[in-house]
Amino acid sequence: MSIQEPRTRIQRKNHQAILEAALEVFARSGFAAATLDQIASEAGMSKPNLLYYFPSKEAIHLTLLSQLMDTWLDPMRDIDPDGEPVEELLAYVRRKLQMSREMPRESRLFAHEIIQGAPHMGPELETVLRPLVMEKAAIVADWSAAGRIATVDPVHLIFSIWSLTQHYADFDVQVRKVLGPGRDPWDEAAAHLETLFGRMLAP
Amino acid sequence: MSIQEPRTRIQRKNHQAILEAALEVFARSGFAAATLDQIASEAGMSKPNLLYYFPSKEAIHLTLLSQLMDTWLDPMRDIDPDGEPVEELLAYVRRKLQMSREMPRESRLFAHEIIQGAPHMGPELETVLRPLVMEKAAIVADWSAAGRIATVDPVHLIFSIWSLTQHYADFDVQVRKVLGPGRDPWDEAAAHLETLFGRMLAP
DNA sequence: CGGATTTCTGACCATGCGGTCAGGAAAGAC
DNA sequence: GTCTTTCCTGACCGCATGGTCAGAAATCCG
Repeated sequence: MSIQEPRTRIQRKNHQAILEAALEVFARSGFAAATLDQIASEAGMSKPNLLYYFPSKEAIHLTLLSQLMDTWLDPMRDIDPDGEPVEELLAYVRRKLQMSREMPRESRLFAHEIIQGAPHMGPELETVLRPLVMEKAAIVADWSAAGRIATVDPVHLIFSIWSLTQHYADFDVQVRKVLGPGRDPWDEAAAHLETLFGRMLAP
Repeated sequence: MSIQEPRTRIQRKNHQAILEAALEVFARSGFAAATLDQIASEAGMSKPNLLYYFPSKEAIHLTLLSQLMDTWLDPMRDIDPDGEPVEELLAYVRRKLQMSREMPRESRLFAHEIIQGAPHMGPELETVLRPLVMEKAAIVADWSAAGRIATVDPVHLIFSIWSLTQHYADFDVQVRKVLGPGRDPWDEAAAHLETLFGRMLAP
């Protein structure tokens, strides 16, 4: 695919610059509307040079997606079965919201891909995402059964957390236009979600 | 723009067929990736004939978006200030979820547009959406102040309802892959959201 | 019927795109 | 230094796409 393990300094630097630029452009315009010229320009190099490092537009996109999947799921991996249930879940919400706040481009890239029907990530959704969700859902189900949190459908609880946190990244424009100037969506979201999930989960 | 008021039967029929086909294609692929040939083919006509009814790809997209905005907000318009607060809001959630369920293509079209930064709907968000949200938020704030529902940020409550209901349409693929076969996302979502907002709003 | 109007089509064009290629410039090895 | 490898570029190609146009069908209207 691309140059396997960047050896030289130059390779590492350009490899990185391309991925960074591509993230920006793909997140802004989606895969189809993004052009290699835009990415190359954003990365400060010529199109042929860009294609010296990656064999195709698709390859860049794929690299980005698979790199993303990992970091994107980290907040969920950190849910601790031995922690205090409500606090553990609220902490997850906080981590997820913070991630959306700090990585809105990644969130949008993901959103583009899923809305399109996940044409490039179909398999990984089942091999990586699903098992992890099942594992964590089981933990939540246990907490629920033990009466340590209110009764919930664990998987849909997770969907709710994804939906609400990513909403503020993906629909940022809408949120800001409705709130009007002078309000900080993210700070307000943090407080709101704390309340929402607090009430939802209280045993 | 397009043929203003379709007079003949043929015009009405083809006009409609084009919009229906375009909705399908735009929702599936997004604006940039959609092609006039696809839309024409889906509508059962030739590309030049399609362009006899609409002057450009953009015009079709715009027509679709502005038509959509109206129906999309209907469930919110029906919130009744004189109704029983909790039930009124839960009914809104139900209407919104049902709309996402029955019109997932419209939901995705909308999502595409907003993620891209709402390049075609910027104004309408402020002139149509914002005032309506403000109006309904005021009602919710009153209910809140009167102790008839729990204390909530009204606007973020509305965001939450949008986010959660549309999630099941926009991220349908992901939801289904995680849930696995044999489970009905929509029925489960209905129950889950009933619980979630019930607990959130109980005074 | 016949003429006017609407509806439709095949052929075409200009543009922008992803990707290639031959070879020049830098950088590294000795 | 010189030779080799890596890095980079301008010019180019084939193709798909949005859109045009001259005119053929079909429909409407008397």
